[in-house]
Amino acid sequence: MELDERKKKILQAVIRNYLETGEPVGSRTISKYTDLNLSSATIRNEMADLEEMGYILQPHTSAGRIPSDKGYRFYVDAMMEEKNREVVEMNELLVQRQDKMETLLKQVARVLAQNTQYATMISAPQTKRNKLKFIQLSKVDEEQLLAVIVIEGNVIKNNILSVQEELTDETILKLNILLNTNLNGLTIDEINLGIISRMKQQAGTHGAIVGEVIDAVAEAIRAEEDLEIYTSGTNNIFRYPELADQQRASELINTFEEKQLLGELLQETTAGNGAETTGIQVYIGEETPVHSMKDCSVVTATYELGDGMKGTIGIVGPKRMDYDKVVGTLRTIQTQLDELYRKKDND
Amino acid sequence: MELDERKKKILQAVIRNYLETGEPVGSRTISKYTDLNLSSATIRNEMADLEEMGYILQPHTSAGRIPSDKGYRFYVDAMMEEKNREVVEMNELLVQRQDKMETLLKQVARVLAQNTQYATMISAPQTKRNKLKFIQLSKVDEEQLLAVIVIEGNVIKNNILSVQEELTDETILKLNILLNTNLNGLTIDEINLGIISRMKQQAGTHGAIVGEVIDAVAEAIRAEEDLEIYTSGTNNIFRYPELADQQRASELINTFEEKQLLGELLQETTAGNGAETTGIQVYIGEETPVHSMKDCSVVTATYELGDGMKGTIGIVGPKRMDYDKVVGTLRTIQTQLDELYRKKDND
DNA sequence: GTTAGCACTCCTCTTTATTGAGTGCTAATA
DNA sequence: TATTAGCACTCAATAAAGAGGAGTGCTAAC
Repeated sequence: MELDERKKKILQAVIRNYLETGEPVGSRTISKYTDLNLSSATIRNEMADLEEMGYILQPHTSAGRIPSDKGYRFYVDAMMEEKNREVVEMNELLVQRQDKMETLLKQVARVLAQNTQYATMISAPQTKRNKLKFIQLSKVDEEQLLAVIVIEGNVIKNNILSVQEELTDETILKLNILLNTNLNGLTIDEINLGIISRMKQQAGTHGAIVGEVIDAVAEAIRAEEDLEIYTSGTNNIFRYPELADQQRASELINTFEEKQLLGELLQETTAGNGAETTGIQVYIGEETPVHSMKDCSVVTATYELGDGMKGTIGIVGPKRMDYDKVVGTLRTIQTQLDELYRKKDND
Repeated sequence: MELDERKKKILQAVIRNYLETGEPVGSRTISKYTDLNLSSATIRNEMADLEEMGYILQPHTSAGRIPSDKGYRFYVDAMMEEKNREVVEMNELLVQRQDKMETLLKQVARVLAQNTQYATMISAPQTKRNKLKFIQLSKVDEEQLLAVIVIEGNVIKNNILSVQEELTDETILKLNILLNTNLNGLTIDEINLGIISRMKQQAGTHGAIVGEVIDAVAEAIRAEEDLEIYTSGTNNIFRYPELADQQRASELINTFEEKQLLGELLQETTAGNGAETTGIQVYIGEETPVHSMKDCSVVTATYELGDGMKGTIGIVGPKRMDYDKVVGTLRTIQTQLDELYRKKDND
């Protein structure tokens, strides 16, 4: 059987209506509220066909039809009309000076959740190979040394080291030079035992400190490599009865709190299978890799903050989410983040 | 009417039983499972008295009794037997090197949630007046300057500043001396316009940079002053039917996500009204200042990490929470955090 | 190919028992 | 005077039965 123009129109009408109401859609509704001018009986025949083809299904014998995963998929792939959503607050917020990546990401998640009324998550941008850019030791007081470690992409980590011996300013200067000349530009894999022992030798009596600093560098890079994720609006799931029952809600909220699974989900998108052109991907129902979201749809978008720093934004809602709006909003935010980076760069 | 020994025993039995089962407790149950050797009829008379006195109440005419808020209060104040809870994982986790306060607090919240099966929250320790301890500018590359700001209590903040002019190492050294000599040891209120303009004058052509650094300092101190809160185990509320219905759960989860109200709640405890001796406080039902928790009990404990750095831990659960266990666990953790600080200090 | 008409299905909501745990009260007992 | 046995009564919870209605599939006519 073929999906002709009329069937498409009916399918679209069923899905649109179901997205709005969340109730099964009957033939009479379609007959009345479309410009097809067909009686409910005709619609019924067509709907029976659509059901046979797998695009819609009946919850029970005498109920209207609801879209199947296949139906949603067809809608998203072929019939969606992206709404170009203004994200007003977004603009205002982003203009503020945001030195801290963390604050920015939290805000994006928050605004997005308020805007869409779904649950949102966002992963911090990452480069694949983190290189060391800069190290600085300084004396905080007699017993404490501060090590500041800057990684490519201006990620900064701090570490307080306790020292026994009193260090002169000159010694610290020397250590700084030693550390920077030897380590700058290296990734974690490139800092090998050879380099380390050579440096310790050169440091002489202060070899121990060099060792500690190197440990701190390793830890800093590693910490940067595991994914930081911020979420918002998890309690929006209670807005949708099909997700709000105890078991489902509990599982979902747990997933959002644990964050580990979210990481895998977001990274799958960043890796970039499918939808490479736009960086936006839609998972419907069983398509999502995360089991607790099998009754949800997930829309993810990759964003780039220059330098190949890629992160991912995700929106989780019911299968009957407003795909048009969500995709539109995400695209707006992609653009805004891109602009933000450029602006910051030229500041 | 007086609360004699027998009435106390019966009250205790009612509460203990209700804590376990969550079901109203009948007279026959009490008669059978206590060593009072009284018939259910006698118990019924006593229970009628206890109800009149306000310690217990009936959900409806022909049901058993459940504790009232007043009943719980009496139990907590007079009849509780703290269980000295071993928090094994806690011990293991804390021994690990924890340079980052954030990681430590997240772990405490997490372990506590797993241990008690309630929702937990913890606020980062705070000093009242944050003094500047140390500033350091360094050149990351031609266009960027890194400002590291250390606040009393070894809280470290970073800031990248963009600069137009090329700065020599010597200039930076001078600026560092200028900043440290003028600002160290000052609180945010003590850095006034006089100091600022004097410094700018001394900095000459680099006045703009000084201005930016001072802004960064102000921001850093302010950021430190607003309360950071970490939560865990929010989805534990689904374990307790009396909290798991949609509306209540949604409100609670929202409170935990927004965090602002939690801050007020935790700070009320830190302020220290009541229970000063132990730093542990129990809010039952309507007693909590947070409306969404009116069907919950909240137990909070203040902890100290030396230097007058005080923070608060909170546990939120149903009114029939295992007070004995919760209070015992919190006390253990107080001790452990105290020991942790001492150990770190002598490292 | 389209439509009107009708019997049929099955969910939903309401109404009506039925059950059972637990009470309060009274009268008998120690 | 305190305790207890006994009994009628209450009321939530559960099940069973019935009414209503939205929507379908099918058939026959247009």
